[in-house]
Amino acid sequence: MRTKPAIQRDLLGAAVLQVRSGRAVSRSSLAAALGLAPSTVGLYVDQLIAGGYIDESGLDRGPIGRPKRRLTPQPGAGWFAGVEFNAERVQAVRVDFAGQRVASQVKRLPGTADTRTVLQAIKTCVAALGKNAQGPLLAIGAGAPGVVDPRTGVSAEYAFFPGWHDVSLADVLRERFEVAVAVENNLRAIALAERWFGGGRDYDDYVVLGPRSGFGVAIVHQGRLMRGAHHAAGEIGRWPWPGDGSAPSREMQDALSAPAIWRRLADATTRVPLPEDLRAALAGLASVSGAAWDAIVADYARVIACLQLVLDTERFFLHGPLTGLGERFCTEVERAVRAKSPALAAMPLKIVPSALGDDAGALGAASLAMEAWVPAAGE
Amino acid sequence: MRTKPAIQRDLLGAAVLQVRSGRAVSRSSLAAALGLAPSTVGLYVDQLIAGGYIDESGLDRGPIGRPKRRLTPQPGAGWFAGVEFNAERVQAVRVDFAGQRVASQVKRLPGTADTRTVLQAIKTCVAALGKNAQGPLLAIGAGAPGVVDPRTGVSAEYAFFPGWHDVSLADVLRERFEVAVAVENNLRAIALAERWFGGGRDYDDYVVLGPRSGFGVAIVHQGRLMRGAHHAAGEIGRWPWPGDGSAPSREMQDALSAPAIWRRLADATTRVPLPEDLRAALAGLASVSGAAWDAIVADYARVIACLQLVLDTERFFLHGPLTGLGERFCTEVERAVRAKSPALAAMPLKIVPSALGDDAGALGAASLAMEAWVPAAGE
DNA sequence: CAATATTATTGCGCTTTCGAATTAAAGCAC
DNA sequence: GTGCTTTAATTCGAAAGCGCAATAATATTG
Repeated sequence: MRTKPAIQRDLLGAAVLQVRSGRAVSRSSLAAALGLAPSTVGLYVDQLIAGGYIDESGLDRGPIGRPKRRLTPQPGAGWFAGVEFNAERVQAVRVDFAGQRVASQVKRLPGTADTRTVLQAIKTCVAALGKNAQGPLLAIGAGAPGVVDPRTGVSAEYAFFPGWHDVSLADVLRERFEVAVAVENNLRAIALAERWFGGGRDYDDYVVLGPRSGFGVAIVHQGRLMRGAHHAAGEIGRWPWPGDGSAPSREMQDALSAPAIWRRLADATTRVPLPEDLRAALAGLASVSGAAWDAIVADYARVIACLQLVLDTERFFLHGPLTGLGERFCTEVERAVRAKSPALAAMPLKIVPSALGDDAGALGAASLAMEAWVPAAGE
Repeated sequence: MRTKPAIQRDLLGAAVLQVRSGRAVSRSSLAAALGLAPSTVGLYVDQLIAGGYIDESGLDRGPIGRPKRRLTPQPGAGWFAGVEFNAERVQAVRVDFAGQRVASQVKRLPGTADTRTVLQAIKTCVAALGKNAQGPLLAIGAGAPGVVDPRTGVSAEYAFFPGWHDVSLADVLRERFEVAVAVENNLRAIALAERWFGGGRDYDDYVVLGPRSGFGVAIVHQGRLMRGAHHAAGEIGRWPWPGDGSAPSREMQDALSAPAIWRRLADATTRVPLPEDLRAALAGLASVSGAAWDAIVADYARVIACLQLVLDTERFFLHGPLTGLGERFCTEVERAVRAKSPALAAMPLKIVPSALGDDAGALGAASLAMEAWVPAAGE
């Protein structure tokens, strides 16, 4: 039993984060991850075990030397809520203290939804997550479309809901649930989800491609989200895009957003307007090809090439409806980039469809919550 | 006289940096800048004064309250060398301990220069800087073209010099001068120069535009250089660029590098090949205009719009020969961006020609040196 | 001119963190 | 088994940094 208690709450939080992420497995690796002396970490671990946040769970034998005493978070120490929404639906997930997704909620929004309705739906979803939860709600993360200021928790603008203007999502949720609340842009939340739950775990530099109704990207650089000076980094859907001859000048998302892609594929195959559920059919179809397909691949290659040359990232994760196009699409785009851009031919370049599903945004919001929480002070 | 000596060398170095940059004027503002307690900073300042690195130089009266005791670096405590080169010349500057540029050296390189010659020229320049210098040489910064790994100090590739391949510039200089050496890419060094000596002082997010023989940008995000996963961020000169009808597909720098711009302007005015020194004439000419000029402005606007949408920065600094085109060019590009991109019309966007001259690269290298140095661990 | 307000700096005891030595828990060689 | 090597964790004295109270230097106000 050691005598001196350490009470730096934020470092305690950081320690839990490392243990939960699996990056730190034992006291020694935790010390390395946090950049603290092993003796100091020992004190912190004592605190966390005494607080019921983490526990020792057996030994990890290496090839030689004393085995590590494995540290694992206590799943029942509390839970985190992640909630995310767009024009169509609110989606929420519950994540236990060990970082496992254990429950979820979806609520469709009527076309007539206004600000009040949406906020109500968000609160309802979060509250519903608490059913049968182990331990208390510790923090809430929220993802919102458009420009979001994570410092103030304000979502600036969302055209789909009347009256949605500088909505202080953080205040609303904090008032209702009385826990810490973190707010972030939708797509950036997905980038965090990738980091906690997906393939981003292994990379410090990656980019999430988010072709949906528009086209944005989220950039992770040196393990941190890149937000830009006005929280508007990654809005490449608005890139000037060469017209197709008939139309004069367009924006990139007019040609490469998800609806635009479905349209281009449908035009090429049937010349008939594309019904909503043809998406699934097309997406499953491994044999889509032809000029339209090639043009789409070339267009995506152009965008990726530009991004790669500016950002020099390690990996692209494709998110959203277009993941339905499968590995093949990513591979072909990759190849097209190399072919088109000699400068990139020699560079490692990898584009992969995200392994996360439709609730990636909510998972990312939950990651925000996990990162926002710090253990209560005191013994 | 205080009792406890503080001996965190890197913090001492950070303190000097703050004082030198002018961001910290007194003990109290230094405490705020470093995030340390005022009492702790007092100890560090005592150390630095005792070491002869900084001094008190009078009082700074505010509107009310006890005046600050102004801290200033001792110019004679030592000096820093910054050296930078390209295919044509080696350029070096000496910066005194207070951060003032006090001497410089230029050495033209023969067309036949190989790796050995260049390294020799670099060493000669740095050595020559030491003439009549006050105090000892404390550190060297070096800027090199192409991909540079600042961690190892290796410059990967430079086509203009035979045999230039993975040259360990840091080792070469460290061996010769026996001081700390920091190496960085040319253009990124310029971005640092902007931060220390130019307009970048007031911004944490900015982009340096470097149209020279190619076209690169250096990105500063949250006060730090963004290098990318393979030290290759910002190589936008290789962006795919729509061909002009005759030629098929090109790279952006084929149309927007400095030589390309001179060519386009010359073609438009005289239809005669442009002699080397027409540059100056053209550059001085405030009345250049016409279709070629407009096309150039539109092309630059396109590039800036793309960059701004990805990076969401605060300010663009135009460097290199094209600064000769003057404020007017920047203003027109700015206007064209707003006109072309509705998404950016509402955003603050500012493009300015750099106030730094031709030795910006060397100054930036000197900044590297200043940042690399830490005080000796005194008694 | 004294009293008060405001801001800067210093003194001092206390807490956190470190560092080096020590103890612990394994595998391996003999 | 008994040492030897290797890696992990703990102990404990020392040091770094903090918080807070005290002191200092200025302007303002009555």
